[in-house]
Amino acid sequence: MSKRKPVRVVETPAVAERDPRPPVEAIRAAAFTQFAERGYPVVTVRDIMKACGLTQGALYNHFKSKDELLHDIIASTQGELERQCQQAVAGAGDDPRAKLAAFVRVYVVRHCRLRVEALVANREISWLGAERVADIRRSRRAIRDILVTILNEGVQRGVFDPPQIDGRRDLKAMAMAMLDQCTHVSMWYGPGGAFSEEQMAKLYADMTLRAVGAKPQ
Amino acid sequence: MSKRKPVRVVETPAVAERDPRPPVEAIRAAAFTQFAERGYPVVTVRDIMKACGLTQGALYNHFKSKDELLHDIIASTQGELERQCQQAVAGAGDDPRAKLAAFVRVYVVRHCRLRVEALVANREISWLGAERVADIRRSRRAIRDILVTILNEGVQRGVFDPPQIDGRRDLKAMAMAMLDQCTHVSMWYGPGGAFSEEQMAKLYADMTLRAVGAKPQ
DNA sequence: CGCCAATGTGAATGGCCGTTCAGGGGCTTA
DNA sequence: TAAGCCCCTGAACGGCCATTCACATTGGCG
Repeated sequence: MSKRKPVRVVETPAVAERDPRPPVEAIRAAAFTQFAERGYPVVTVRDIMKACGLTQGALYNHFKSKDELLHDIIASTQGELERQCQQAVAGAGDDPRAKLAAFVRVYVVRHCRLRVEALVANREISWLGAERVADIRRSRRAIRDILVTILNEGVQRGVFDPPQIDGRRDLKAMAMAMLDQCTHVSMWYGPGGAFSEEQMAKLYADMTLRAVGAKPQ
Repeated sequence: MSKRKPVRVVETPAVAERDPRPPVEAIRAAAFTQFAERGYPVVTVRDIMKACGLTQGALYNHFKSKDELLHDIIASTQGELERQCQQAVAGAGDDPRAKLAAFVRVYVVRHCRLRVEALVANREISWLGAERVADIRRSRRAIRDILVTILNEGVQRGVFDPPQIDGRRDLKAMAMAMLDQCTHVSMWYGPGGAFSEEQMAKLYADMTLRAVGAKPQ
């Protein structure tokens, strides 16, 4: 016996039936779910193509490599996340409390609703080649900096009073903590839970505002 | 050209020089760092054994399979985490606020100090076979339930006042949020940051107590 | 010294990998 | 009808995989 790939035994490459969408989209979609369910390194090009009713070779009419396919997928959802966060903050008026709440609300709703996308974008980056991974990390840093800026404003204006440890603060660490929390809803939230997506968003916004010591509005 | 494994190009299987420790430990240690740096599915048995100065075949004198090796590694750190959490809570007296603070403190310090262990235990579970993965998840659920219990006690005794959304609470979701936050320090914390491990632990304990609306002690 | 068990070696086994490519079909345009 | 293009197929190609196995090597013990 020599079998390989006993890894993640729940294999269901799906039988395939030619996807009606234009092939690029079909491939993207199939790859998305496969990566989400089983992880980039163990999903084979053959798996992906079978799942949308094509054969291995056809992939290379649409993407240069398996690596490019992954980057294409991650970059598009990451870009949209960044845009949504900026928009939410820009449209929330001037009060840092409102900005923070808007940011968290959008971020959490998105991570509940688009669980699969978020999961792939967060779990599979490390398989990308060096230049591609740098591209994604830049976007993440940008999002974190939005948060840090809001926190700073709030402290400056006296509407936030975040914890001080030994007389000092670390707003960057706090921003990371919040993002970790909000990002990973996508790992366990499901429609079976007690709260809807919007309720989750409210809960997280509430917890976050409390954590930074937001004064009542 | 057919090259495989362009994935995570930073390959450094390490040149090897027979590890002085007893072989089982040497293997465990080598596997640990390899898994942490490059991820279970792309690390080969040859890589691991080369890293401790042995050859492929020798692995099977100590472990039944690559899968068993991973489980051995993860289970031992997960078990220790569970024990530490229980101990911290048990030794914190009767007040839910003290229990919660103790829990978070231990959890965060551990995840800062043993970053690599935490990282592997959290990132690589999904590669385990079904029975083995269930074992680990049970332990995680146990840890979550410790938290839920503390939260419940605190609410019952009126020392916590967690957010209500549309008149209802979801303590399980809150516990998950806190764990996500504390767990993922291990993904970015480094000794270069502004805060020490203990300061991080205090910061996180503070944020958590605020989030659950703990009344001043 | 001779024996035995534990432990290590490295070739062999059967198999899957990403990628390429020669050879089609089936459109649209002329 | 013929040409040209887009897209797909499926058989290579060269290579690495986990695991097994016949065969050393080692060191403790009688």
